[in-house]
Amino acid sequence: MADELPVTRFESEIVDLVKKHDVVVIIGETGSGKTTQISQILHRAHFTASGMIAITQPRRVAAVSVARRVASEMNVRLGEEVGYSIRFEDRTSDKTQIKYLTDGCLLRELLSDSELKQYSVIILDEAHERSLNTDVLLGLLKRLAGRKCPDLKIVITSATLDGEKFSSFFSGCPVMKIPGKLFPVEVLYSTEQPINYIESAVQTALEIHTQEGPGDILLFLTGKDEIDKAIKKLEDRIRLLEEGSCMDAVILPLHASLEPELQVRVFAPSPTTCRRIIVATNIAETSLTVDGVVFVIDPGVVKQHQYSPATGMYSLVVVQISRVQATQRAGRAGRTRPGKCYRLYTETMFENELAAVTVPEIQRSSLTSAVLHLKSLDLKEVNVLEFEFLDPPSRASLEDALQQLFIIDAIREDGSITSLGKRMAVLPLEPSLSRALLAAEEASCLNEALTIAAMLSCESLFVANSKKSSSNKRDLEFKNLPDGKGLGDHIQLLQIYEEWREDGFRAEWCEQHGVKTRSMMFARDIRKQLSQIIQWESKGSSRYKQKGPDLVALRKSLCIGFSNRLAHRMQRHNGYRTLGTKSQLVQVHPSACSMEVDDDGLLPEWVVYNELVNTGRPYIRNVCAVEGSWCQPALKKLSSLSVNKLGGTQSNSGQRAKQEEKETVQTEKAGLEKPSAVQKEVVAAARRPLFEGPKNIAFCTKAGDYVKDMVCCLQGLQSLSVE
DNA sequence: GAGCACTGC
Repeated sequence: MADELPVTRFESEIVDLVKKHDVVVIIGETGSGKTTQISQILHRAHFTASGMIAITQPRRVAAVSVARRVASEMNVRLGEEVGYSIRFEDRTSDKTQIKYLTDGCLLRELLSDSELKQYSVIILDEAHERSLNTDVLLGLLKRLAGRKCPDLKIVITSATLDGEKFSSFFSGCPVMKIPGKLFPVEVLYSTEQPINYIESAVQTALEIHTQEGPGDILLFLTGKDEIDKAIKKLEDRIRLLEEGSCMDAVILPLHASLEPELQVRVFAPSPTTCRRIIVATNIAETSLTVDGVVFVIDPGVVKQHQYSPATGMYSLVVVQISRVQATQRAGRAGRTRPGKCYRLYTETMFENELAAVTVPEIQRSSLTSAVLHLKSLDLKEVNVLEFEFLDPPSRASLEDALQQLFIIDAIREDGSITSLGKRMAVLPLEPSLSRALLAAEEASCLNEALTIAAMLSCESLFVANSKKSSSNKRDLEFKNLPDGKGLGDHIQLLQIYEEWREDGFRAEWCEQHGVKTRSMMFARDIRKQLSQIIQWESKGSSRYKQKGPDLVALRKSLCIGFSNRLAHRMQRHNGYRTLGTKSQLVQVHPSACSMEVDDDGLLPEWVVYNELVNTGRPYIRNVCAVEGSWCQPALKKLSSLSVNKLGGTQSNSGQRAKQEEKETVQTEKAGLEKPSAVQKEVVAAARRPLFEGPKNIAFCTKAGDYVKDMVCCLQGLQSLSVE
């Protein structure tokens, strides 16, 4: 079977190239067999004599399934000659020669073995996906290649024709191209830009269903909401079709937040008697492959997470896909036989308006973790601001990361890493959370803080209610859950975990309480891993309280991680350009001080709320973001004050923003150039004299876009007034 | 009444 793969025809060429060069780029289209074969080819050429071959994958499932396949092709037991290593699971042994691992795992290994001495070859697979981890690895491997580690060979594999870019990054290394095994896909463009792409997509699906021959349909949308909406439309209209006029249809949703049992339905063999219409998010673009798809409908949009170093916040925005993504989507129609791809945009738009490639993740993310990682590697002669990235992030983004790290005591003013920073880098957590753990260790409440950190690391704890009518039922379920004693979300998370633990970690407990079993199990694994790491690091000297948790100490510890970040924001908004010390912050902002050192150990959101209640006006100056359950009362209180014209009630403005987003989704870009209706109102309100003294407002997150809008606007105002 | 793409340590 392996002989049929295109890559095997190039065996001797690949071996020659890798022997002659330190770095080789291999471009292999889908179906070329590069992921399973290149490791075996290099193994046969005895590269494993001097060390293991590592192949990185962006995803866990891929690392596991590919390792399994290679082991069976080589007729060895998994975990012996061929193994894999992912978080929570290391299936390698002394015998292992070929090791598949996630890119994040290899990055972790670099922390303890900075020259990767145990490997002879590193293969960075799927480099075109440009995950944050892959990009950091690319930069680090460039430093290792050649001079520093003369025996280490590096192979970069990618699916797009972006070989020249990789090659010039690695000082002109050779590029080899291997053909793929995709069937031709006919691409059809819209003649005009649809006003509503969901409606247009549903129409197209119906036309295919009633007019085309057999073959499943894959429709890309941006999120769960849209998917549910489209499915309802499709179901309604297919029901209206005349009985027997066409084949039956099964409509299936596919997105990451779907219960695994429902996700599996998409991978069951396609029934011959009816057509499947799969309505999916981007998950079907790379992560999951659905067999049997012959028709792809591509509205050309995707929901993207992007970080703004100016506001220090992430937003989810709907953006146009790139031409690379469009090609990838089309390719999904040609895996089993020739297919068709319907693009719901014009050819002119494809040529002229779509970006050639997707903005790499490294330019859309907070770099705090990545920079801390680089700092902890102790690379001499390296200034992070000048670190060589394939696509360098903006200077603002790097400076933001450095400032955040300084604020949480991870680096000094000269940029060197502190001993605290070194310990934080080893923890697989967002640095501010690592900082909170170390503070908790100091305050003898590590046990509880570990639980909170683990609970914060798993997404969507609560079971989603599918129907609106069940919301009452959901409320009942929530009544059985701890409420955090009015001390905030973090304490509530701790209490939930504690109750589950006391109950013996049972799945039934989760089901009874409306909590996702999978998330709780995940939290348990993370907690175990964190506690192992932090105790190795502190050489087993961590202290535990024998009695119940000291909640005040615990919340204070969390503040050291989180509220410093808050103070940092305020500092920046007050126009401090240089890195300040904490005593300066105290002068800038009394609340920043009280948040950090207050004996009550109050959480920031509580501080905000308290100030509102006690003083009747926000004492907090300038913009800041507050996380937690107190944001709702705080927001209400604030809107009952003089700020009540801030775009009406929260839900109204939210709806308005949504509506506007719908209308302008194809063209509107995020940012300040085109303020939304909400933004305009906020700007107007902020211009009205509210309080004496500097014009300033404190705000709370968890109210989503609304607050982001405000922060963006006030940012804009601030810079105006500076001029 | 939040949460809302996808990964990963």
